[in-house]
Amino acid sequence: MVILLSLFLIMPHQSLIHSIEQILPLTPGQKAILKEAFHTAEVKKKEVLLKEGEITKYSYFVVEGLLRMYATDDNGFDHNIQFAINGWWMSDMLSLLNQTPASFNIEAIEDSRLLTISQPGKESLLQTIPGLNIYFRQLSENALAAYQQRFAINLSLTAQERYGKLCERYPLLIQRLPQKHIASYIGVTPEFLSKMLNRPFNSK
Amino acid sequence: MVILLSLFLIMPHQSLIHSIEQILPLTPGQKAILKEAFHTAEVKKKEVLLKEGEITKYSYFVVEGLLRMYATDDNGFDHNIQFAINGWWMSDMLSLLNQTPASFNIEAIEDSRLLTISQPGKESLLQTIPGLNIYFRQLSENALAAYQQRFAINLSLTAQERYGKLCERYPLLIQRLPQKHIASYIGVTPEFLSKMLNRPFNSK
DNA sequence: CGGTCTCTTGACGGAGTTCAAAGCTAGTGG
DNA sequence: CCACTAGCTTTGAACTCCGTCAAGAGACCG
Repeated sequence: MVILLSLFLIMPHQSLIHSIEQILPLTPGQKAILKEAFHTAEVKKKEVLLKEGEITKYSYFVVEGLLRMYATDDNGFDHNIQFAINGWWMSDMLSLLNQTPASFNIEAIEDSRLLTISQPGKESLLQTIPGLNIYFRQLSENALAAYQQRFAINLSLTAQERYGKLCERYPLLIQRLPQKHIASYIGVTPEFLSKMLNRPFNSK
Repeated sequence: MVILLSLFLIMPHQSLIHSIEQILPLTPGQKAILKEAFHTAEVKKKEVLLKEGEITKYSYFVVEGLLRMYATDDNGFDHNIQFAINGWWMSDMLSLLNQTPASFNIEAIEDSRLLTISQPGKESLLQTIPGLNIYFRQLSENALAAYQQRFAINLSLTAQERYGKLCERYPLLIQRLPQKHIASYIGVTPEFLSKMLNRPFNSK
């Protein structure tokens, strides 16, 4: 794992190729095409990749680091929709697919190393390597499964239980997130999360 | 539209083929394969298609009617995750993909006419007609976009505003749903939704 | 009709919010 | 390496949205 990670630092595309090869084999020629289709990007902490209202140009694949996507409400408060760490994809799907103004912002929580591809770039890539439809299909299906589960959790459970589930499912992620971002993700205020975690007889 | 619907009543597969052909053309041979791969099913109101704990066998495509998928909490209360009307797909994705026990129930709200396909059936269909990967990829991507939007709504807005958004987006669906199912979908109790809708100076 | 399911209405309670202030931590520049 | 600032976390008190429980009124079947 450590060897793999250090390899990605030198050749970031390896991270993506590794992710794809979990699902379908790639020929050397296809790998070369992939390396051309994706551009690398390095972003600093707090750097903004997408602003609400812009048309989404790129899909982002996280090689290393941590991103968040969030909506801003009428009172100026953030609501985290999703996080993305190593090996995860991130995009405002509605804006990307329909080329409409984004309803979300995407921001780096840590210094991050990314691969980016434009929507036209992705479409022509899918024509060149049709097998990638399988990869992206499975990617979306898995994401869909996760969203369904998260909806069930958000509708059924209390804030305390939602926090517990999040710790269970993504223990490593929790450690890297400031508390206020966890609060926003599970749908409570930072103040309430703080009280919740510090209250006596806290079962979790 | 009326002509199309009555056609589907006689030949339910046409509904699915119509849905697929929005995205990619099909040869007569491929249409024949599709007709064999999917089985028709008719279910009565209140009939249960999937019970929590079972391994999901089928994906469902709604030709006509109305389904709901819901989770049941520890206190025995339902929480609607999703509805599906004509032309929509429905499945517990996690259970389907991993062949693990379902966390959701699927039930018909109205008498419905469905097409069903098993997971192995779907996989072999995708091998026979690889172009269908494009259809299912786009299907999942669109569903993902909708889930992201819904999460933003649920995290940012009050019950009143969530109800408003739902009416805006799916006005036809609202009319066919009992109020208690709308309440469960937007994450409030039926009692509260009733009070909300009947309170004076109600802007919506 | 008669029973079951759905919607309504009210009083009360509690989970989570708001606002404000103070302590703490971490990054930043001199 | 220390001082300063800005942002994060904590804590408290008042408040609100929404849930719970309970009882009654419709509405929809058989």
